[in-house]
Amino acid sequence: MPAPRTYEDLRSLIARRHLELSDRLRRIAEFAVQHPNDMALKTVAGLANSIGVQPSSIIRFANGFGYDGFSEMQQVFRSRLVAEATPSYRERIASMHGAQARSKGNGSAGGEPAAVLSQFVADDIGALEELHDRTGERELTKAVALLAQSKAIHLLGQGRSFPVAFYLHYALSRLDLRAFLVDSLAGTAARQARMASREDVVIAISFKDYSPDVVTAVEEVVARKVPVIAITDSPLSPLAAGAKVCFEIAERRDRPFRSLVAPMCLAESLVVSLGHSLTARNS
Amino acid sequence: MPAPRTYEDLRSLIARRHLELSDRLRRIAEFAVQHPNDMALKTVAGLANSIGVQPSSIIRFANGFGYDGFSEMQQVFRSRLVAEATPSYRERIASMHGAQARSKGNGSAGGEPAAVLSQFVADDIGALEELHDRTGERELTKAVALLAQSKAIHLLGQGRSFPVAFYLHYALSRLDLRAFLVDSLAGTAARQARMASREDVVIAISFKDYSPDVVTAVEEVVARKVPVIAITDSPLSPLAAGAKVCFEIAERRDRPFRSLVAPMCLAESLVVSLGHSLTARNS
DNA sequence: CTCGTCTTGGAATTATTATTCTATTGTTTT
DNA sequence: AAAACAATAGAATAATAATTCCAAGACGAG
Repeated sequence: MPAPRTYEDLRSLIARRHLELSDRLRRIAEFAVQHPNDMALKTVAGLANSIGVQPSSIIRFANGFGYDGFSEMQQVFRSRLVAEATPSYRERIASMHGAQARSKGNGSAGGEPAAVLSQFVADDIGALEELHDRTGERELTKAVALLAQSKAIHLLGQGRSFPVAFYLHYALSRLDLRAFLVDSLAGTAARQARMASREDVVIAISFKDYSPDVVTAVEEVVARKVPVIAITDSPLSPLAAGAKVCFEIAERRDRPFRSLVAPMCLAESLVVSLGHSLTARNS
Repeated sequence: MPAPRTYEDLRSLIARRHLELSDRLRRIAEFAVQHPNDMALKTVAGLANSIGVQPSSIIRFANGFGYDGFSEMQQVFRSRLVAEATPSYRERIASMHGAQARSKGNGSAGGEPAAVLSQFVADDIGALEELHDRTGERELTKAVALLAQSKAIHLLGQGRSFPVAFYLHYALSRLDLRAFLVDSLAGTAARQARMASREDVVIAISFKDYSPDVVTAVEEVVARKVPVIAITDSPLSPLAAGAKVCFEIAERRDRPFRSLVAPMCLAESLVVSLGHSLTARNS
């Protein structure tokens, strides 16, 4: 009988066998299902102390469930802590297109276009979930409040990020807000950004490697105390430094290709929230 | 200066000081904010290996932020893991999926910014799933083949769809393909589209109400037998009529607000598939 | 160019932690 | 009641991991 490799499996195996376990092992079993966090992080000695058994008993427990040693079993408890929010989507999608399975190994999408699409859909769903998890209400509320009371909104984004800036400009204009798109068409971004006053707001979007134009422009407006809302990929980003609000959109480590889906979704949400906030004020 | 005791504090301290850090320490700082899970669970040697620095540098990093040693700092990262595993976190995730279910009923997002974001995330996930389900392998393969053998690619999209067109232009250019963005800056779209020849491909993106400029331009190039790939919302769309390939991105009836997430995801998939196809051909 | 300062690499050392082993205890069987 | 068996405690040992230390390298200032 092979040792369980996932937390769920281990948990149910413990549940199934805990009756036939000896006294000490049962105490460990009960503790394990009740305090999986401790099982994941504490040392053998620490656990032995908490449970009230000898360290060797814990080793025997691990051996009893098929593991080479405690450390091996602990990995299973640790995997629970870092478990991806929803492997369900990935699996569901993988099962639909068999080609998907192949691409899992090398980390990059395989050759078939349908497999590529499956991969992107799955990754983008993951990115959206991460956006949801990691974006605090505080930032959203603050950003909307800033935007609502601003005299004008300047959109700053170049290269890959430009579509987001453009979208925001388009949508904000349709809300009858004064929105300016810094497109670097006529002159540099820095020069255009000089239009922004302290009563305005600048929304800057940039991911690494950060567009130097955008970074420079942000530094300039921050120096003039113009409020900045940053949409970027890390709190270490040069945009984050002087920003009043910083939205962080984590990129998935295993994917070389960066998706615009999450930033777009955030942009849409901001626009609609702002719309609600303005409507509420006018009524 | 006391060392931060919570993950949030540590993270913001790292963000604040990362500029003044030395080369190696900054690399560690970047890794730390990007891979907090690894920081929580791996060993010094393992991290050193992942980051590409010496173990001693990691100790110095911990000392630099006021900790007695690495282990003490690691506790802070671990505290974050157990915080996320608390029931409330899982409830938040569950509530999001609940929001998706609810949205089918009333269709409009609530007032709070966080609720709006949840709504958008849920709806966009739904849109991506629908994209995945409704997009056939045939269309994808045909589109990629068309693009691969084209002499040039013209991107056509205005208003809300322009970000998608721009993105495609940006990404295709980076593949060293001849990509032309019909931006209507100098002259009408129709005039610019006249550049397209029968050996080119036009990718037209438009959703209702269909931008007249784009519709006209598409009709013109179709009449000249230029192959068109349409990304639109209905097979009845004016873009679909003469298109060689038509990607249909369904609108959710009950949702007043249109999201760009699904078209963006499709665009990204097309670009990457095309990239693969070109690489395969060159080898 | 040279000195002084700060940073880094890497082996040596110390510490912590897991694991093993054996004596002991308790329990059941005859 | 004694023998056999199973389970456990606890010290001893092996392993893994963290930390220290010093030499070498990089960078600036004078």
